[in-house]
Amino acid sequence: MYKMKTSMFPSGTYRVFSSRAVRALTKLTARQLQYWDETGFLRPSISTRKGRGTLRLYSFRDLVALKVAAELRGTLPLQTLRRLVAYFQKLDYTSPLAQVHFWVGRGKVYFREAGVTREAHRPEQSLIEGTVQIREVLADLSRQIDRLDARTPGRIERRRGVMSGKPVIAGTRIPTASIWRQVKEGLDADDVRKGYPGLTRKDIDAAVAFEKRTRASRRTA
DNA sequence: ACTCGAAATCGGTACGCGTA
DNA sequence: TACGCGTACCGATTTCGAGT
Repeated sequence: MYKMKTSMFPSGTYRVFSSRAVRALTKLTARQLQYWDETGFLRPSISTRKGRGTLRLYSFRDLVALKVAAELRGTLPLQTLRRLVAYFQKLDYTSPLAQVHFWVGRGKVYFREAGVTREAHRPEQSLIEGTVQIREVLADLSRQIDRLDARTPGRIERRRGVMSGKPVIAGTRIPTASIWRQVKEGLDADDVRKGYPGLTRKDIDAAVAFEKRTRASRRTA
């Protein structure tokens, strides 16, 4: 999972999801994501494939749409979902599955817009049984993402794309080597934490222990 | 201890074939 | 049509050895 800097959002960052993260969060398969992209059903809006080895990057809205599609896909054929998406796109919804709360009754599609329930005129033959609660999907996804993000204090990890893959405190971009350097210069754990308020005592100890271990094994090797 | 470059590895996509 | 599966391929990252 990536965070991208952008000036478009007040918070300064927004989330970008690799296909790996999307798979973890939606339970869709890699082949499904590829097929849905190929056929234009649900495409990654941040970055599409540009040859082998490049990443598909999905926005949060893409993720919500995929999650909704994955849930609907359990009971509906893809063709029906395609028709539904195409129908709402005609109404200028760029990502209907992530934007529209819709349901069907007596052959008519209803949807909610700005808090007002409206009837979609001439809803082709889209027949959706049941409803999709976008708000619940959003809450559910947020919980899952929080769980993925949750830091376990005292854990060291290497992550692709983070500090050139060097060992860092899990969930951060703080290299264990930086902690080690400061401790070697005579700072104690509390001093180090002043520089990194987010870290716990356990993080500092783990980083120091990790560096001691790797440096010792490098010497003996 | 540090730097550099080559090789190995990893995580991902592309593609073709098979199938329900 | 809507994938699953196996294999080839790609680009980024990691590892490792040699040189300084």
